[in-house]
Amino acid sequence: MPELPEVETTRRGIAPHILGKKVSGVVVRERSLRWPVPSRLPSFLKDSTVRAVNRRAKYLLVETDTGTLMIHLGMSGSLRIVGADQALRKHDHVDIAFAGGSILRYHDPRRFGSMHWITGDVASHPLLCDLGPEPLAGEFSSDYLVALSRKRKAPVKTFIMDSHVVVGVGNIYANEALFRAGIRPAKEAGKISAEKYALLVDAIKEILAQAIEVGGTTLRDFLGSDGEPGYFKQSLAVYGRGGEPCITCGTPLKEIRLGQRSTVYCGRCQR
DNA sequence: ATGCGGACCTGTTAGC
DNA sequence: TGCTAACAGGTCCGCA
Repeated sequence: MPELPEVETTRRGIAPHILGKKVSGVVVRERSLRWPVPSRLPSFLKDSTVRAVNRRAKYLLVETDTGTLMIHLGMSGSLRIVGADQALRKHDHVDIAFAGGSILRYHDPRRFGSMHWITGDVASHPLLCDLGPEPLAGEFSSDYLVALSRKRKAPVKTFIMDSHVVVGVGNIYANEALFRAGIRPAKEAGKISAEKYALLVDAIKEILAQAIEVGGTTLRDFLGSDGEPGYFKQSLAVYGRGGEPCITCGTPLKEIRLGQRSTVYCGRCQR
């Protein structure tokens, strides 16, 4: 589920329920996520108090007074706030219980997600220190993309999905942003004009910001049984629509694979 | 340095 | 209807 808007929605959904709360206990039922969950995580977290819930790229950073829990949701992870009486589902791998009775429950069928415990400087963690800028930050600009892309031969879609270039642009939004900007996904990153990159940057920012807003409408659901963020409802112009007519010109959308990811575009509107 | 393919997993869907 | 294969929203790593 999680692209950046879903991670941000999750952050906003869980933050009010855990800020200022003290951890009363941690249960790890399945350690083998993408990287092993630290075996001492329960002792690290026990009795520490949540001071902030931040996000860097698609990592959630639960900052406590003794260290930071870094969570990635991978392809299929989700976090929900549940009561102590909430029945366990399959793939509920980790519970973090707080004084007062609420539980932050991590669920992840494919186990591509991860949990790390960080003490010291969070930004210098190996998984964070080489990341590109946040897409919604001012430093992510057409000037930046132009400068970085010269001499790059990779397809522009692959380029903007590279977390060293910019974080948080997953497969769905890469497809959608390239459609909005009128850029063919397979075109060499280094051959895209500054004008086109300006359109692309605007498209990425707009789409992500919109998706976060839409996700925001489902925040209340984080307390209930339905933790599904709302991006499915969002109208997608190309993703998942291969062979169907382009919403602009009616031409059937093409579907190809780039870097083993499904890529959909309009051969007429995107050049 | 860059770019590509493989790897990690389970659940759902498409196709025979 | 039932079995099998292909595919799915991420991203790190190793190799060319």
